Amino acid sequence: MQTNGLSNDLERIAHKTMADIVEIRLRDFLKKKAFKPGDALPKEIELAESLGVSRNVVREALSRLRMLGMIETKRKRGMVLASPDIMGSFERVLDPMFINENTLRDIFELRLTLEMGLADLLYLRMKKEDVDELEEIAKNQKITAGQHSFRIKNEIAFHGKLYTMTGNDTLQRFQNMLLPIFGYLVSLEKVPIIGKVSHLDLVNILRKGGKEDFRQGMFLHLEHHFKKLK
Amino acid sequence: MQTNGLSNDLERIAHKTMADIVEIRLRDFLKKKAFKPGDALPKEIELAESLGVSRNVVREALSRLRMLGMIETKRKRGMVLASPDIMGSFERVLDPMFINENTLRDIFELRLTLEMGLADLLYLRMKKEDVDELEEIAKNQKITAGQHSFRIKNEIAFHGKLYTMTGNDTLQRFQNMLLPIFGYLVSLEKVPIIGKVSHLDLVNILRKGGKEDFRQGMFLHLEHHFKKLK
DNA sequence: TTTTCTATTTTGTAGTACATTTAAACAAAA
DNA sequence: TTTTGTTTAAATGTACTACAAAATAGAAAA
Repeated sequence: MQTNGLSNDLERIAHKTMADIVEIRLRDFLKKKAFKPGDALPKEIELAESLGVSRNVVREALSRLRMLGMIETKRKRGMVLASPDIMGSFERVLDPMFINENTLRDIFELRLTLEMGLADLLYLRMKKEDVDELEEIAKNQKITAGQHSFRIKNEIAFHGKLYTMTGNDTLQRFQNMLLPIFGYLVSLEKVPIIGKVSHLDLVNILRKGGKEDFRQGMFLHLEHHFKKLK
Repeated sequence: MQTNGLSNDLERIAHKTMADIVEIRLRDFLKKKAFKPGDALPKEIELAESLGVSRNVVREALSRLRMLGMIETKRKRGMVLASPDIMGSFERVLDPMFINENTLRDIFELRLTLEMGLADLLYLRMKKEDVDELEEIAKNQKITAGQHSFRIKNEIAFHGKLYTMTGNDTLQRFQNMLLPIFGYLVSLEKVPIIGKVSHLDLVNILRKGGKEDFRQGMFLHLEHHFKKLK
């Protein structure tokens, strides 16, 4: 059906269900009315009547918004607008299982990009204790260089700690989300590749070097990944 | 209720509705059975019976997965697993209106981090035409330096083009999502601040300089933003 | 005034019924 | 044989009713 040359140009007509429409309408409604977190929303029946649909449909739409954390509902009290958990919605779909190959690659690059950009926040906010802790993690790796699964865990611990040190909660959660993907891709490597700059080297740079040194070091650390990109 | 000292330690008991549970169960089900995109799923009634809940509940859960693009449903044929549109789910919640102040700041930093990390992908993939086009955008700015709203548009065009040039679709869409937030924060600036390195300077660096130069230039371009961070 | 109980209200769940769409099977025509 | 048109059946989409469960607000009691 999609493979005949003719219909290539014709875009598939998107059939929207009532739930889809109601979802959009509700979103607009929340925006237009400039609801603030904590504000009470009309109850389900009222919404259903206003929109001229069944309560069923309204509930499906509300269920979506609830999943995204945009609203919270309590029996009797009704619904209130909430601050959605940005990352939460992301985490739901971010599973290597569900993501196609291209996007997987894209996300991997996104991660590399982030790591290369970490320096500024790091040098702004890192504390001595953090670096000490980071060093512990790095040393830990040397000892247990044997097992493969442990190597990945340690890899994750080290880079995760870096994100934590930025003091940016969202960034940290973002990285956390990308972990399964990272882990998945690393697990595809048959032979573990060690960069020219090790974790311990990076720690030393953080102690004694400047931002530029760190960027350079991080690049060398990740170089074998970058080399695979086309 | 939350403010009395006693209950501080007690974590709020998360009341899960059936729809929440079914959503999780379905997710696990999809994973466990290792469904591939295109595979057919059991029909609603069967799911309802298997899980021992009403079709209503199942539909709420399915509605969520459908919104995220994890499944697609066709009448008669049933449901099939699909590749979720990662960014799509993000876009839904990413509206400055709904996001709290802290997260807003976090995301802004996330963006800065990305921009600082762009260099590697840029130097790997940029083409001469891209740089030419970028130059046009940069020049455009000089001419129309007057209007405020135009300045923002141009700013967005320039940085947007940079992301496009990375050849990473996901990254580009990600940036696109962050635009409203970026715009919102920039609009808070009373006096437009010009960095030490202009857009045109960056273009020149792309033409003649190396990655390090670009990073340095980008930092100076964004410096006034970095200076505001704590 | 503070606590406890009660009544009411709203969400959560279940179940039935029917409309709508469309894949699939079949029949007819070229 | 291939294409085109028609029918049928099956699954989703929507509506409606009914009731359970929870939690607030208000009444009653201490």
